[in-house]
Amino acid sequence: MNKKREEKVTSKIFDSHDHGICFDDAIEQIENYFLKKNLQFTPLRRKVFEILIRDHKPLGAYEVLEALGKEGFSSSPPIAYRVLDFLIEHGFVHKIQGLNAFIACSHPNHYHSPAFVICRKCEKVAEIDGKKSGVSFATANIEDFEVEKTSVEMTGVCITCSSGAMT
Amino acid sequence: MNKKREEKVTSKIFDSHDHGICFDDAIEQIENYFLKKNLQFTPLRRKVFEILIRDHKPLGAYEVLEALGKEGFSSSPPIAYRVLDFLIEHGFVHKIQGLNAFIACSHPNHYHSPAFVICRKCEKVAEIDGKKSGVSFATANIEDFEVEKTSVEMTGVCITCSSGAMT
DNA sequence: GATTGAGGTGTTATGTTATAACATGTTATG
DNA sequence: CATAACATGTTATAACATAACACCTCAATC
Repeated sequence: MNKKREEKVTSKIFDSHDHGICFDDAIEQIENYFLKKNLQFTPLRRKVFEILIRDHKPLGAYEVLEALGKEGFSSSPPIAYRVLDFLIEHGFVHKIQGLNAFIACSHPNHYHSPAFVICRKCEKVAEIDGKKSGVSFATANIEDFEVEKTSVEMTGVCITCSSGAMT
Repeated sequence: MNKKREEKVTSKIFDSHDHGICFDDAIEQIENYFLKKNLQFTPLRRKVFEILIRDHKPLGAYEVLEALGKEGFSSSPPIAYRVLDFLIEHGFVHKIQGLNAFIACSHPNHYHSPAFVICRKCEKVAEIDGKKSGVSFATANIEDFEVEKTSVEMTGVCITCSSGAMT
């Protein structure tokens, strides 16, 4: 299925990137958004977002919680779930249903239909734009239903894991 | 549960159907499959499948379990999860991630990429063929990943719920 | 400057979903 | 019969999530 490349544009989804820039950008974007919307970017909210984006991989609520605990915040479950829900509501975090885990959004700042590609070996997750990849077609020929939210998750093996000798 | 309805365009996914026929067909198909594959269609497996298909709506594992208990089977969690996993493996049951629930497959007997349409008001769930509705496109321009499994779920409101006065 | 109300955080307790580990039963076959 | 493979049963616990309530801050209003 792979090997050839050239033609397609955004086809390599697991490309590495400069995460330092990614991190800084993301923080800046969320700050601006909160400012614009008159929302409080409290230390707790900032910390939760940082925890998620610094690793840039999905974390379970209890992992977030543990990290919070280590950094001086309360670590009782509702704390994490509340903040995560809040960040999800505003589009800065997504929930990966198949993993019961949460991940910082890779394309904030614009409405989109995210789709997730999950490597079951290295557990890396890439977020792709559902619209660009055709996922939103799914709604095209449904007449008797109004879609409000879609969840698209693809599980498999990334090229790094499949090209190595690993099984 | 539902009233009689006349219209039937393929794009209307929540159309009612003759569930008696649907039920019998499904049982026959699963029987044939098990026979062909030399698998045991045990009373427990049959019962779990019946429980799911007779209502034709998603049930939580513990709901299945409760039904099992009422019909003389053991009702400890592993029982339900094991049988559900088994039926999922063979394509007769799907898990709806967004509901932590399980539903009998509406299109068994052929490989397919299911997509689910979930009404958040009446909780009805329709299974559509992902390939037909364009969902499989999602994989088209990914080169560095091999997709093994996809999960597509759309949540919203069905026409019955949105046309009625209900909120 | 007290009162009030909204929003945010903290705590306890509990509910819900899922699995690990091990025991027993059943069946086909050498 | 022995045994191996599969199926079911049981206990205990892990992992994920929410309800209900307490308190604190801060800004708006009286």
